[in-house]
Amino acid sequence: MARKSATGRIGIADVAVKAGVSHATVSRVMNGNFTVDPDIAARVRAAAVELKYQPNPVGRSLALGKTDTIGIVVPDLANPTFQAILRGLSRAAAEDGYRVLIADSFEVSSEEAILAGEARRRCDGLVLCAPRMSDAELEEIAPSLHPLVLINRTTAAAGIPSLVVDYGQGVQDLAEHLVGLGHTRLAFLAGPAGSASNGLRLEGLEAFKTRHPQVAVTMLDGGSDFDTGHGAVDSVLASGATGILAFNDLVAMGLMSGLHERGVDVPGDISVTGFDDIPFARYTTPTLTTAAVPIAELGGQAWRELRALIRKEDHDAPGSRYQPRLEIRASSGPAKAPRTAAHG
Amino acid sequence: MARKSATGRIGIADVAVKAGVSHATVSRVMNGNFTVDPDIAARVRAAAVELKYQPNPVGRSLALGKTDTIGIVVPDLANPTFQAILRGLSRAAAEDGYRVLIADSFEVSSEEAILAGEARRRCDGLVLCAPRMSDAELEEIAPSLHPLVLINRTTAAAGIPSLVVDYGQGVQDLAEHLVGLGHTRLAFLAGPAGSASNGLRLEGLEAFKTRHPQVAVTMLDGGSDFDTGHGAVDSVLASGATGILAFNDLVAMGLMSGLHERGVDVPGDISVTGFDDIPFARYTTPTLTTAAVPIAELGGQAWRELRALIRKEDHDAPGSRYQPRLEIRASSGPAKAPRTAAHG
DNA sequence: GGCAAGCGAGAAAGCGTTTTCTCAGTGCTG
DNA sequence: CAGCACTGAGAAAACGCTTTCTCGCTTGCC
Repeated sequence: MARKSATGRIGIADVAVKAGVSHATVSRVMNGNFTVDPDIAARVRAAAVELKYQPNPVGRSLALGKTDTIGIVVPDLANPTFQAILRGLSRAAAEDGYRVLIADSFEVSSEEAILAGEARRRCDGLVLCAPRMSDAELEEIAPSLHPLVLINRTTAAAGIPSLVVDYGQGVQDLAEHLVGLGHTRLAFLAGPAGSASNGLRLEGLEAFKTRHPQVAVTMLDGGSDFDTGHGAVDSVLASGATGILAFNDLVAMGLMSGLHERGVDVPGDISVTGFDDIPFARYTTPTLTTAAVPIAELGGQAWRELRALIRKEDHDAPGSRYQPRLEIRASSGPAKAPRTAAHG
Repeated sequence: MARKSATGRIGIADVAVKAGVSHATVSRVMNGNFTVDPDIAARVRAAAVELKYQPNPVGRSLALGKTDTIGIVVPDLANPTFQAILRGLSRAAAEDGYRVLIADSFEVSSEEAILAGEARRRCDGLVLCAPRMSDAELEEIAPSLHPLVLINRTTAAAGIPSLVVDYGQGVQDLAEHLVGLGHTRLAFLAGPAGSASNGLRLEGLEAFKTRHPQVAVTMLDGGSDFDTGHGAVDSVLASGATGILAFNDLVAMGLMSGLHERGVDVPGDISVTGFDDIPFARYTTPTLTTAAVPIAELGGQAWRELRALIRKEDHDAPGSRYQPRLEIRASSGPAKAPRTAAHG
């Protein structure tokens, strides 16, 4: 009786029949339109409650041209950074009644554009974290993705806010910190080649090198996870550096773990710094010196930018630049006297 | 010209006009229906490419009665366990062309039912992690959420697969491990009161206590995060226990950090165990003895169960029970001789 | 008392697809 | 050569909702 629609679910028509009115009236009541007679409205509401009617969001989306959903594309859901962005975004969006659809590209950059397009079409807007996508491709697809907010990327395409963390500044701050502790041989354990944020770090290090020509900075290949750091122990030791700038906290933790296994003391023999200040960074042994990025806040800001775009507030798509804050903990310490001196 | 629909986006109608056919034919071509003349099909495809036509998923969903999207409700997106489930689920679902909509209840259990309902209506199925929801409420709403898969909960409602980790067994294994090392005074740093998985652990401990009446097991109030563990140092020390079973790895890490600050040696003075084997557990100092839960696999299995339900394969909604695997690392060691003995 | 204004609710037209139904046209067969 | 089966494409209905349009009824004023 109640279930007459083809899908087997209660529809607006069922409520209309039960209340003895047209579906138009039911719709009006459900949407708080006050041009409905209070008696009828009450009858409709009673019928809706009795039938446990819940409007079908798909029909609603089609009629309204909006889904109350936003999408986010991340390269790796296992990465704490993206988890935190997702969390901040989800929380902020939820407060405004929006839901979040996730698309994990699993580091397959060729998938990113397709995923982004698909996600965008299902949603009212998109947050894109695509560190590996080429600038050209990004610029090409960006307009079709509008409303769009970029994380840690910028593009020449117009009207696209970018939220970028100033990794260049952060890595310089960390390097200065190490130099201030007397280190003269540094090594940078790089992130994935082609990653935008790795590029920013490299630029920062170039600036640092011109400012401190006397400091040797070795570049080591790396990645973005534990295992990268753990596997880099040999090359780190071979470099002879006493201060190691790891790509991020994960790499730093992996490295510290590896150094610990080799009996290398941190920070006695070698100082290690991370990047991001993930929650775990303050619980490692020794606690990790790092550059703190207000990452959950970044997720929240991404939502606010996106919301402005969705609401078509003229807002000039300013975007924001986040300055990392140096977080000095126990993994960095004074440089050890050079080995030769210790020898004698 | 191309953009004539009200939304400003290219629709099937635009392609139809461009190709000089009806929308029905365009739809047929786009869906690979072979009853279309190859010449016309080619013309349609050319038009679609030229206009960059992409079908509107909302219209498609309405017509097909499916969204190719599933939802997941989690109590706390900041918890590595749920992150891992989400990741496993997302990856498995993506392989079958499904997307994941997330709903974070932020530990507000009164929201869980509403969130679950909303998410469900937008999706083809739902994975529900709602450890705090009452059995009664769960049983009441479960039928309306079908297809539904439960994580770490069971319900009397029919046809609902449950994926549960055997926390009771896991905690017993850990306790046995500590007893085997000579510990006779244990303490359990409990999780959130009312949490289903905490209940399972408590049941396991009861079983353990009846089997080992000579072992003292102190119950301490707790929570599920770092700060809980860190803040529990006093009560842990006051308990006089030498073997601490933390609710999960996060709590264990917080506790170890707090003990370290107090100069208490782990495992020399006190042994600490966690639960879950989150990726960080093998990088703490000392590395953490824990019970490993194949959590990402659980996400994948959740998808397979849900898929079977969506496809209406008769599958008897078996669900699965996951046995944690004891992961002995460095945070647990032989019990110290009683303090009195050391005194003399 | 008759007419205009106003209000409230039903009818119907979308929203963008898919899919069934229908029918024109072609090519066989008898 | 006529009729029939069959193929292939357009017309139209359906999915479930919102919203405009329209119209009947009531009310108020002259």
